Amino acid sequence: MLEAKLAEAGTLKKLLDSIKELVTDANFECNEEGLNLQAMDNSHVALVAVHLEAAGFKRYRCDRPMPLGVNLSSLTKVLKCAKDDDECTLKAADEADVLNLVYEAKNSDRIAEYDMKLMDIDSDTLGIPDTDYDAEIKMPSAEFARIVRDLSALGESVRIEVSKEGVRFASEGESANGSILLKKEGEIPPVKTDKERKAEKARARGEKPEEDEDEENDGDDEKPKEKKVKKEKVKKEKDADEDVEMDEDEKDEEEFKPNSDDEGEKSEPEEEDDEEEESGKKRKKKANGSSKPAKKAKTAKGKGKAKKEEENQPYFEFGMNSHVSLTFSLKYLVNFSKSTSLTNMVELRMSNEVPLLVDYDFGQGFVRYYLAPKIGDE
Amino acid sequence: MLEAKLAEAGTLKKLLDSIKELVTDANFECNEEGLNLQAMDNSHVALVAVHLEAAGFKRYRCDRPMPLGVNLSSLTKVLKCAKDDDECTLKAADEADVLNLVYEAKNSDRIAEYDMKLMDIDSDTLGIPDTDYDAEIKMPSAEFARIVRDLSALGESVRIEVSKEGVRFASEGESANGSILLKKEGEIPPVKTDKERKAEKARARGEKPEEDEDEENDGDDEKPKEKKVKKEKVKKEKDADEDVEMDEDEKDEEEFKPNSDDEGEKSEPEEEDDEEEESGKKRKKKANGSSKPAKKAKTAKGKGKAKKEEENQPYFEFGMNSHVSLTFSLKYLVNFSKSTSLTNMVELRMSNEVPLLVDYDFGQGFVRYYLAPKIGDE
DNA sequence: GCTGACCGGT
DNA sequence: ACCGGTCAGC
Repeated sequence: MLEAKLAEAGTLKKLLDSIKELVTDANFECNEEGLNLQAMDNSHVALVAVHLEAAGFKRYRCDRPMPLGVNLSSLTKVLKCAKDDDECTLKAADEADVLNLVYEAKNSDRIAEYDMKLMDIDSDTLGIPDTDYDAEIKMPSAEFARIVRDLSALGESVRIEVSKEGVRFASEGESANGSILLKKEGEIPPVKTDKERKAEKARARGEKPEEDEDEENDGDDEKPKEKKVKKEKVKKEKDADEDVEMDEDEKDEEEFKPNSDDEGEKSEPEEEDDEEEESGKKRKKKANGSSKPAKKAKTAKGKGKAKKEEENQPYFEFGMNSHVSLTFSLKYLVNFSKSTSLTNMVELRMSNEVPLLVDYDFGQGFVRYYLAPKIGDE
Repeated sequence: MLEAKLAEAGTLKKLLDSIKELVTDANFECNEEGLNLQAMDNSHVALVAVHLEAAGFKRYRCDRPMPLGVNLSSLTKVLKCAKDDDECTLKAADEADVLNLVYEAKNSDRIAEYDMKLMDIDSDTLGIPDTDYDAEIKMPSAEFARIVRDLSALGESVRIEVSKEGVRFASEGESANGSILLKKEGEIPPVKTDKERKAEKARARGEKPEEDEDEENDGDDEKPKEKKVKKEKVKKEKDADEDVEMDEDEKDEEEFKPNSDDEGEKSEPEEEDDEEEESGKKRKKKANGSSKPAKKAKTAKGKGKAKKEEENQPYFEFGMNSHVSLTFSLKYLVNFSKSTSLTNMVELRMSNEVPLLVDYDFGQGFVRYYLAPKIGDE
């Protein structure tokens, strides 16, 4: 059975609001690490992956993995009955066909309880491989929303180009063309390694970065990535690393491949997904450990953290291993940007010919969108 | 070529919002003095005239006059991509078929650039003569907007009547009639002369009225208008005055005549344009003199300036030379009042049988609407 | 049938 | 104040 108590129902409300237009029905996969939802959008063009980590709940218990087939508009309706600051407890018995939601107003005797019918949904749970990207942009989510909204008034598509000058969003329309350049002062560093990403997250979460230094010691600034930095790193790790868990994450990753070179990075998943997405079991520890320094560091990172400062202070941060230029449907990006209310930062990760990852990482989990680039002049 | 940098894109956005419903395509005529747009509304009933003076730009350069044929809804779209406080630079090459707009966020590395297609538009640039009116009402723009909106709920037309009791807006509808009276305390002075208008503008702009007196001396108020009040005052001044600049504004006034007695007022324009638009050289000083007491007083004005105080403090101000009563379509007036966001004051100028002038004068230019009165019971 | 304007709700 | 939905006009 599942019993998960969220401190603020508002979190769930915002989450549902941001994806309900894209997906109408989906399974919430519950396991000891948290809740996960993965689904193609209704027109099967984009993929949405949501994760709420167990640690983000005030109380979390899930005896064994179970899927909860939810109609998102029903859930949205039921959630509207909660105030944003109500505590919200989700409960489902093992073979239940209903999800029980209890809202407890803070400092009050009001308790509302709802039972929402569940449904059976074929979940072709697509594996989403952890891939390395050639470019990444971390920026204020409101800024991203603004850019795609502006450009969507002009045309259907946007070309996102990461080059030495910075990041350019360009769109062509019948009556006007638009181009927005986010200039990067100074050199654009290579993209961060998964490890670095983890460390930052841990820091953002308030964990002690005991080993900041050691990263560097390890020669974290390393040698740089020729191309896809990450991969390289991957390889290395792979060699020296424990490949043990690679299978865990790998199993179903064939469906939606953000990147064609996933074979190599199996080992990585541990870091990235560890914490938030799937297995998380053992991985977790290491992941947290922003500390596992040496090995990871060597490949490519070197920069990110410096500007990391406040997770709450919007800022820009770019990483680039090679020039990237991709074209996407603005309609989807505009839709993705509904997640802006979840967190004030968004991260875009891209490699040529590979689906774009738009990542909204909020404290207790994330919403990630994958969107394949347009090819040619479609 | 044209290159004009506006400190706040918001100014242009508001301007476009206020006229785009009335006019869909129009030429922005650029010359060294600024940008001008003149167009009949789509149903050819009203005339809109917009002016943005060169001095209102942070930087302004226009090598030689050129028309920019703009589709206003395209421009509106493109402007929506600017934040109100972005700096906005308009650029067009000499024979360009695109207008380039660059938005620079203050304090940021974000630069957005748009190219909007231009079109060829037959511009029958109508001359708008500077005319004298028998009545003028300066009032808070929000008040005007409220009045026409309220009355438009009752009927199609409004009769605007300026008499000794003040200004009355009256409308008759099927189920109700409405009448709003703006009472004038004390005598209603004659309308202001152009010169006085100029002076006020200069003052509002913060120019020093060093020469209050001297105005009177030079008889700067020129000779103008024989007819309406202005004339009166005019006459007096006329004698003593220089007629030098009279020609400047007159040139093309045949097309749309708000007033039939334009012949006489040639000299006035100077003041108006002097300071902000064109020459500004000498006129300026005299204009400023809010103090020019003696002479002016005699003819007709004598009042206006007193309440002039803050350009930002809404107030009422009436001027009347003779009783005026005109009927207008409320639909248009409601539409005109979209310009309320540009400035908190609006000025109505009227003479019997002549198109009403609704003038929204904001710091960096103006939007003026001309609407012919309804005749008989149409 | 499509685009634009107006009104109401969040 | 902004966005979405509905209604009217072209």
